[in-house]
Amino acid sequence: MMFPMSDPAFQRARSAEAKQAREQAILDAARTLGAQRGVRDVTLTDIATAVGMHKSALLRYFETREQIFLALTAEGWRQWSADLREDLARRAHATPAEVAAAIAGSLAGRPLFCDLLAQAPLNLERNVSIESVRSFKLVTLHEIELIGAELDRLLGLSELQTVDTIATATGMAGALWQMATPGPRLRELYTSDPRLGHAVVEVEPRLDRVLTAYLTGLVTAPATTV
Amino acid sequence: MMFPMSDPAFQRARSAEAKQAREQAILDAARTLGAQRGVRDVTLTDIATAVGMHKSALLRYFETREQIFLALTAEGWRQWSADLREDLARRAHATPAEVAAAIAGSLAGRPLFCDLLAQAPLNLERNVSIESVRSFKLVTLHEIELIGAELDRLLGLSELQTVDTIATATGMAGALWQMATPGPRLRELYTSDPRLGHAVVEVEPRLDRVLTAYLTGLVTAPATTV
DNA sequence: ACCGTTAACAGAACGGCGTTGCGTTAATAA
DNA sequence: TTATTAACGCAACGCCGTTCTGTTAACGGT
Repeated sequence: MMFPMSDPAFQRARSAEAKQAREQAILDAARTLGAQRGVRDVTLTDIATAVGMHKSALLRYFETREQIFLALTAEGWRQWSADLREDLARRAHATPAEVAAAIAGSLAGRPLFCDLLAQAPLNLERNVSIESVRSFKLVTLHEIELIGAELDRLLGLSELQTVDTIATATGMAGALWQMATPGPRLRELYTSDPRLGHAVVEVEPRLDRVLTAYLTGLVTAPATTV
Repeated sequence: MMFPMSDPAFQRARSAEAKQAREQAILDAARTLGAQRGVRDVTLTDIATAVGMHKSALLRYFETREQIFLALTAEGWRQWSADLREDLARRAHATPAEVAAAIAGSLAGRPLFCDLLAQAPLNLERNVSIESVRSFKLVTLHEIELIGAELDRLLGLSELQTVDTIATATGMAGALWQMATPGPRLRELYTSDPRLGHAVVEVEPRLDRVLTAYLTGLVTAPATTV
């Protein structure tokens, strides 16, 4: 147990450091639970018991349940962006297929982030203060800008094209992850009924195929000016 | 008022026709409310009062709230598919850009369907009986097959490519609609802060651009075999 | 070493959701 | 006219996220 609650010397967090540690403990618990059973099925009480506090105490650190997961989404953007940019920065040149594979692989390797990407505009951003949404949006737009610079360097994409690309990749990753992870109940249904073969979806191959064709189409048929 | 509840001769639906009419009235109310304020913000009580029944009475016609909207989603698939196929069937030949425009336009013109497309795998399919999910999935897979035939005829796509195309188009339409319709509260935020310019999203142009490049990439660079 | 202050916390309460069980009564058939 | 039956309204249930309130752990001043 690395949660500060377990340390009897810190039943209450008064110093700034202890508060920050407890905030991190809440995020850790939410991240673990969200990865295990999906963000949708993680309740405030779940997080509270995992972190060893009462659920009402969590709301002293986050204004709402959704804000906890919105914070994890911002964190996910920063980490995914850093990983992807590091990968892309290593290369002097890259084909559309290679860039597509890098994007698809980095997204598919982060299931919780994919889950959060689908939840964010639908649920998370709608039950949070305006200020939280603003700072969250600033994070994502900043990371999109940074990734876009690499896409411009490697493939010569315009700003609009880079935004389209990243929005498409993240939007599809969220949607595909939801279809690819329907819970054991539905997964059994899909595999038992032969007519439902196409209902079984895997995130990475499809995302890879689509992004490859998309980026290929962008670079071979230079866009109709923007 | 076309709702049978308003007809005092039918306070209770006993005949099969009256039951079917009441079921349609429920779907009509849910469709209207969903289009007005978004599926997410329509409650059972809302539908019940709109249709003039008690909320517990609705559950005699649909097993759960989500099943009402899942039925509307299946209806949306059938109608969208019919419209799109009729549009495509009219043409002897078509460029990728023309097909993309047809798909993007037909989806963007159905905001409720876009909303439902985002909700379906995330919320609707998860609180409904296995049998309901099966019949819903069979509807969507059938419509995908029908649209796929047109895509094959016009662009020579493989079966995998047609499934990819339709899954991408519908997945993106759902995700884009959620980002494009953040409610008046967030829309004001996006337009007031100049740094948030790219947070303002429109469904049809982006979907059109992405599908155009994607289909162009598919037909110009014949896929690496499947 | 004691004590007063303060704010972090647990617990209980609240309103709203989807859902269920039950008593009532409208619609039908005998 | 009456007996039957099932569609319905009502009330209650459990769970959710959130708010309110009293308690007491942690700290600073003496």
